[in-house]
Amino acid sequence: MCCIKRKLEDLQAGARVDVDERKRHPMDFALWKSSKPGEPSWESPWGPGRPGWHIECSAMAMRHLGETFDIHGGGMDLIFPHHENEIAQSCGATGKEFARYWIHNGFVQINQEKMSKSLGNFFTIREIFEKSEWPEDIAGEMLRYFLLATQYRGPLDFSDHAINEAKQTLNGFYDLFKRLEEKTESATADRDLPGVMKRCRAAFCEAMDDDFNTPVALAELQRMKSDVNKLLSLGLSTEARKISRKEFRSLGNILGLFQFDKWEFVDKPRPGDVVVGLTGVESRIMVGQVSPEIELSKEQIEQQIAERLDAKKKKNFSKADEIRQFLASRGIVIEDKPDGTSRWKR
RNA sequence: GGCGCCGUACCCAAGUGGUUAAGGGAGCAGUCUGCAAAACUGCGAUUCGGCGGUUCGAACCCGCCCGGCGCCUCCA
Repeated sequence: MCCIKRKLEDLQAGARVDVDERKRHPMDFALWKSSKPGEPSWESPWGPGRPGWHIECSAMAMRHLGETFDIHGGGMDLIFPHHENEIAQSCGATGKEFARYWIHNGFVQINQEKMSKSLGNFFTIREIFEKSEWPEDIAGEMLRYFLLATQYRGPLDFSDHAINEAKQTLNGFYDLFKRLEEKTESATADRDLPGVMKRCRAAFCEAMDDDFNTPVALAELQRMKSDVNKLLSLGLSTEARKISRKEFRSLGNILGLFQFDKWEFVDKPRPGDVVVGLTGVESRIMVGQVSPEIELSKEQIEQQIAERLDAKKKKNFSKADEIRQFLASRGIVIEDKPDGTSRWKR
């Protein structure tokens, strides 16, 4: 009982499962798990059975990573007994150090309770994608952002509300990325861009080097978003815009973010109108929620926008507003650009 | 009974001994706009679950307490 701060006599044998009478000591752990009728098994000197779960992990790690490897992760509920036992049997077998670093994450919680297979209160990523009204790649990025917004050691409460907040924040980035792809003639703030990017990269790396402090790393990306927005309003050349978009893509790639050219909601329309929340905890109210039968195609949207621009040119603002309202009712938001044209999003 | 994690603004969340307690979301006000949207600017915790203590100084260290979560050797 050396790896964690627990005394043998303080442990309650049989707290969770009955003590097997075949054990020499009640605190012994199972290297070989005897099989119940119908379970897969192999013959062994100890009877039919299979390797215990600790052995599975040691064997897999050694097969693929070697006798000693750098980082072993896992939920903090596995510190004892699982990781303790992995260390005991692995070091016992090889006489060498097993894992150099252990990274234990806090729980994903649902309703303030650990999300776990045995409690049955879990969803797979696939289920999340299936229930989300957003296309899979967007839902994936939302989920990723949500997970990264908390330091890995702490607990994390899964809720539709939290996922939607992540979407809102990401919107700010993708709104900027969209603007960075537009052509321009001004370049007045170009010379300030390298400094902004350099500062962000340094701060981002510093945060990540500090035990993967992803919330701080994200905050730095947000600072860069804000800074670039300011430079953009002063004037950035097309080239400078490309460079800055590339920097967002490069830093974001470390976290699996910002890899899409833009939020693309039209190519893969999803049935909206789903009011069943994923968690059952909160009702789901989302921006751009539309039922499939009134969902517009990209062509229809662009047609409407052309008509609205035409109305605007003729100073027929009531018609223009009518069209904007119509699109809004279909979950489409219009943004007018300074040059008189419009961009849109869901 | 033992061991561990968490409790910071309306919500999410950094900070863990010393400048004005990061950042995001929501909200409010202003600039811009035909009006919007986006963006930008400003506002928002004299205070960090509670009470004591240590210290020149504590959200951060120590003690006790309250609340939530987890682990204690065949769930994987």
